[in-house]
Amino acid sequence: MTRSSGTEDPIRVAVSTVILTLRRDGALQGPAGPSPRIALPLVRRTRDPYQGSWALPGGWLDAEEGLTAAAARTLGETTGLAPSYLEQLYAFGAVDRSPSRVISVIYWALLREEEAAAAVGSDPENVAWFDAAHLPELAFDHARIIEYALWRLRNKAGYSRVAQGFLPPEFTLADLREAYETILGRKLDPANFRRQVDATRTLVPTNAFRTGSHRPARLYRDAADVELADRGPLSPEETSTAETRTS
Amino acid sequence: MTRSSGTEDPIRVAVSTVILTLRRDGALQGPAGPSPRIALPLVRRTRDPYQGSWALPGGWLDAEEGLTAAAARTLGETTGLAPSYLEQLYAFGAVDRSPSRVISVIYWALLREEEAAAAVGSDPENVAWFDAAHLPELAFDHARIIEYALWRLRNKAGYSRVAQGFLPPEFTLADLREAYETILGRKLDPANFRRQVDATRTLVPTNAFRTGSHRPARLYRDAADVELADRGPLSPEETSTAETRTS
DNA sequence: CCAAAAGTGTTAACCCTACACCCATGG
DNA sequence: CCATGGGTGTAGGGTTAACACTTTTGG
Repeated sequence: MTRSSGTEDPIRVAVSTVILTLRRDGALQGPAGPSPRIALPLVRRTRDPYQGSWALPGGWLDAEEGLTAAAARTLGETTGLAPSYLEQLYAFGAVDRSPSRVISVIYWALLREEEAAAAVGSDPENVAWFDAAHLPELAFDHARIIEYALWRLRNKAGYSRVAQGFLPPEFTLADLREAYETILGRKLDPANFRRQVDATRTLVPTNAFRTGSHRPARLYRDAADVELADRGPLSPEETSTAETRTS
Repeated sequence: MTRSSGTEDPIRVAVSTVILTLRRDGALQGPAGPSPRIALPLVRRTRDPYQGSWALPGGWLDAEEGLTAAAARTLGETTGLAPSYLEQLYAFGAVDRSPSRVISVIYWALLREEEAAAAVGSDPENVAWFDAAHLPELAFDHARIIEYALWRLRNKAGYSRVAQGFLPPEFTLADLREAYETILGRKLDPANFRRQVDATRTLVPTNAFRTGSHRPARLYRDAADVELADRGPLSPEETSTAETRTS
């Protein structure tokens, strides 16, 4: 087996994150509507290559920083928030994906709806939120990356509780159903949805109700001791959920 | 957003592969048996760190080489074979996983049973095949990586046709069932298995039969136009199946 | 009282599983 | 003819999807 020493490699490692949340207001680029839409923040590139284009938030991996920590750091710099869910998506490393040789380890994250609406990162000038269905021209292969992140979200929503990553700690079943409907792109039967979620035993009912329109709806909280979904082969320091649950 | 220039980074990128196949002979380290077992090749490290320990086959990423190409290259160097299935597993990048800073992009691959039995790589001296259930002490975090690869295999066997990656182009339903049983670790009902696989419409029956014991069993071929499983967000040059189907 | 969302009940279709049974071959 | 794996049939249980129905609020 031949191994080059590696010391002369000009290969650099970047970490970027597809940050997803739900938005129902019209404060994002693209057509507004009454039902929520999947939204994500992009940063405008201030240097070549692709100067002026929109790109995923990210940065170079620091020498003394783990991959997940780098994703969480750039996420905080961009939005000022900690995610409710964070998982590695894929490592992209085609030779021609950038003028210089860059390996991009991509993460995807979910933010709670309300927090995201008020969030301000460290450089709000060059950050804007876009409707995931109406994205602008993107730098590098980021358009394909976002497509894959959305596919992963849809897929994982089918067999896990990831959709709760979009919701505040207390929510109604209608909130949760609406999140699923937005992700999956189709309406769900309220009666069957209710039965399916409480068959999983992962929601605990509270004694509070949301009032204001028609019959009040009971608020639920997620069972704190259960992960929203399998996040992959995490190292010990990554398995704690406490850090990602605090804002 | 702060971005270091990255040019002073001592971070290096390695690509390794968890190569899996089925073996029924006793020619591998660990207890032999009549039913096949999952086997994988490991290489003995000839230098520090972990000199003398067993490790996953791999090497440094070349500057002008894509990630998938690097995985296929080291796979060929180790076994002399092209895989029937190759997919990225995960990028491992904890700071303390190696004395120097190394990002390891791990792939997992399936080899056909018969091909693997006769395979000889470019350095057979330092390569040995092990029963996946009885592995030796491994270098770095490779034990955990292999665990995750086996989990991914079991998982993917539940909803895709990956198990066919273990089989030659023509096989009986009993062959296929046995592969699934080995992966999943439990017996499957032959009658129900038959119905489930031909409900997927991905197997084409041939007019040949395998004789030699009891009633002859019909040989099947896989529908060539269907991928064994979703391999992720592949770039155009990676989507061709031709290269991975030839030995 | 009416509209509309919250929540419960019911039923038919579907799928999965277990297992009985017949078929074809080697010994 | 017998043992054994190949292959087919079928009945029961569980899950899903569709939709009728009752409950509770705001207006």
